Amino acid sequence: MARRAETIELAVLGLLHEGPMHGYELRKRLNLMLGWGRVLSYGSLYPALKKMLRGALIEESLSTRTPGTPVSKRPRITYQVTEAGTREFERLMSEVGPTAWEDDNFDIRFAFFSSTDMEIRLRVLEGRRTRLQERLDRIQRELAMTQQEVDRYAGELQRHGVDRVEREVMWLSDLINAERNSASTAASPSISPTPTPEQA
Amino acid sequence: MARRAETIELAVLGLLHEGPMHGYELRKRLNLMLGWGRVLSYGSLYPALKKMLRGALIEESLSTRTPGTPVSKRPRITYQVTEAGTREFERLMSEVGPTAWEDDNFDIRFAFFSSTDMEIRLRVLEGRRTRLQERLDRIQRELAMTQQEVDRYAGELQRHGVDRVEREVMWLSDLINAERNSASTAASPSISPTPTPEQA
DNA sequence: GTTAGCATGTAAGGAGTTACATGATTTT
DNA sequence: AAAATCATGTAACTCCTTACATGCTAAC
Repeated sequence: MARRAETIELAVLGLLHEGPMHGYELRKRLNLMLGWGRVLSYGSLYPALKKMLRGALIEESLSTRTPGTPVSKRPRITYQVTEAGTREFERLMSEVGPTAWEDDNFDIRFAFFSSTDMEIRLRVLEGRRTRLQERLDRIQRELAMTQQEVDRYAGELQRHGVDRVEREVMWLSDLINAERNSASTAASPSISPTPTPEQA
Repeated sequence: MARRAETIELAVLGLLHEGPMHGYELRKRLNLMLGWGRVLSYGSLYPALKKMLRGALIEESLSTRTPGTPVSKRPRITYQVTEAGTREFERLMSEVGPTAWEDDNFDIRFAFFSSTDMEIRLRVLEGRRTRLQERLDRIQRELAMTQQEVDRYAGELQRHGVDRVEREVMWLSDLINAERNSASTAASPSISPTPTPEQA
């Protein structure tokens, strides 16, 4: 399955919110954004874009970069979100449930967290944390069941894996606390002059 | 692509080295071993086993668990490695090159490190480390190129990702040092009574 | 007795990578 | 002038997951 079409779609919609972009650029941004390892290929991106065009989530427009030379150069195709696309993006972002906290899905959603309100953010963060916690519990349980002594390297890999997940849980906890704090400080008129959710 | 058939093959061969096993058990062990997230499905495992049977890397034999009731119960199919399978396993394990240090491949190889000699181990560990370092460099470079200020959450995700990779690099460095130390202590007649590479 | 877990498969379909094909533009 | 990178695609192929199908065995 790997990335589940919907994920690319969400990412594209999110990126196009920053402004119109063409395919090549989208690919670069996407790879930088979720490119921990695998890179997104053209054979994956362009068909996805076509599909989104058919679904009217995005529109294309031809742009000639330099106004000096009018015809000869192949125009680049620039994509922009339609209104339907914006609505779809909002719908996907406010989705709370298993699909929101699966590995790849979570990352994308997180990257665009600024576009949702805190309530959703908290729910997704907590859902993700619970998910990981369950993973840890399951592994600990299964490990306890295994009588046989583990191989040195297999054991090391195991430990490292658990470590990584535990670390991610801590990261999430910090983020959850930060959200909660920002909520309480926003309620009381304290330091920050503009308590809008959009501020960097 | 996800897991690249060869990876499952290597994992199966490695596990069967511990002794004969049937499919269900293999799946469980596999999921515990590389189950950080995705689980291996039957639809993936059984076809792979069939393919390995055709390639004569493994053999199947029917086993009735309890000797009391002879016929009626469906016998479980137990797989074991053939000689050709052992050779293939050794060939795959001593492969040094890009395929050895890709994410999934690396994990499997590492889990069975006890079956190779230190020279290979070191080369794979170092290859992996270099790979990750390159990843970090590429990202840092691309990040530096990006003029525009990054979104708060996108930035946080970025940082967390870099952190994770850096941590893995440290982990690898520790392992590399450990290998080197064990090499030098094995050379001088110091503490450990049995300086064989196989000890736990 | 019935639920949960053991055990073995197959078929359909989705998803995306690789490789191919093509050409413009910029940098060296 | 060559090399690199920008830029847009398509087709074949591989791989895997999901869902289906079936039946045994142990525990509650």
